[in-house]
Amino acid sequence: MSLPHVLLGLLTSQPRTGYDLARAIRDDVDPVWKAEISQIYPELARLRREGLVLLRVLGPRRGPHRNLYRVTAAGRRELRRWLLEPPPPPRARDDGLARVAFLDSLSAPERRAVLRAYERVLVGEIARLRSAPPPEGFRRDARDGAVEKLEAAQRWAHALAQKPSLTPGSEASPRAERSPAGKKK
Amino acid sequence: MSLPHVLLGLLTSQPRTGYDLARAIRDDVDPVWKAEISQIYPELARLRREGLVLLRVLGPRRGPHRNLYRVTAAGRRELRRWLLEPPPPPRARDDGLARVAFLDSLSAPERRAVLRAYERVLVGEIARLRSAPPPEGFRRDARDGAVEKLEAAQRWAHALAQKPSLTPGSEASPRAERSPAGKKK
DNA sequence: CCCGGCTATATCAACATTGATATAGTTTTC
DNA sequence: GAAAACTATATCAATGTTGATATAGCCGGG
Repeated sequence: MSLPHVLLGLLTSQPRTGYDLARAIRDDVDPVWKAEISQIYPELARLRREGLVLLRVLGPRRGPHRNLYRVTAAGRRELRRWLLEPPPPPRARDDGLARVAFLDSLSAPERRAVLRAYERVLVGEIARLRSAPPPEGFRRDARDGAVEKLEAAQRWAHALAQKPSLTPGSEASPRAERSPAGKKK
Repeated sequence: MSLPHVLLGLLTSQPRTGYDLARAIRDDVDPVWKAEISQIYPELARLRREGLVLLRVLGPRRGPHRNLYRVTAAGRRELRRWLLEPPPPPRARDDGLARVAFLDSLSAPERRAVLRAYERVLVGEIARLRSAPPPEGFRRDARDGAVEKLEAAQRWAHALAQKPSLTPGSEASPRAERSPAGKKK
């Protein structure tokens, strides 16, 4: 998981409160990583225990008290270490794509409906990311990368929906699968 | 989460044991969804409690006893319901892409190194998926969709690494960010 | 002046996911 | 024939993640 490093990264450009961090993630980093505010507070406490961030409590000037966090030198070092470390492969977790794997059980028109629904969701997501004010610097590049992935999926879904096997009339033939429950080999 | 439906989907084509399901996920569904065996056993128990799968215990013919699961009619209905339901947008969780969002803190050559590392991971993952025996039917299509996404990311990373801003000598200028900790509005 | 919405912190339960460990018979390999 | 790898079930602790809830002051509009 990358949450601690995302927080360190955001705090590197400027000190922020937990609430600010939540907003920054929602507005700028959301396409590549997201987190609920309820995950952020305990994570900040942990980073503090490990000496990667410092906390300064601002007196109740406006509203309730505010906890302003800033990165320490150790925090910067840790961020750097993480950046230069080879990333794990992106985790495959796509509900729409997962549905495609089981289209066998549906009729041809239903299959097309599923693909169209997936495509629609992707189009919506792409529009959402594009319409939001673009982040600055590399955050913007990261967002663009995420959009590229979504667009690739969208084009792919669109193309698959046109394939003859999805056209009414062509039911899939029973599949010959390998390694069933009672295997001989 | 889609794990229960992935299990129902796999059981729809044929009855399987928990172990078989783990293997089928690893071999066939892995690019779109994955799960550890330790997550599968309790999930099967839950599906059984809900009447979506049936369990038949096979006597210790060979090795220890084996629990063979099969879908019920209710299970098939539930799978169908899930398939036709519009999917949530794919969750953005890509460690490599997340790193890109924080390249500001690095020098130009280091930035290129990060992008190249990301690209390398993607190339490896694509090769892994391609070299494995392709699944049958729509599982194969799903895998291809996943590959498309990876390839898009790879092309994007490759292109970004060539951009002039990544070329030695051009440091990013300080960014003007919106909504810092102490905001005026 | 009250209401709704925003800033702000914090905790909780629930669920999802991973990785380690235990057990034990079978099959394959050297 | 012993060791290694595979089949098979199961549980556990730890961690990651989500969604709900509580508190409370501030700000703007009606």
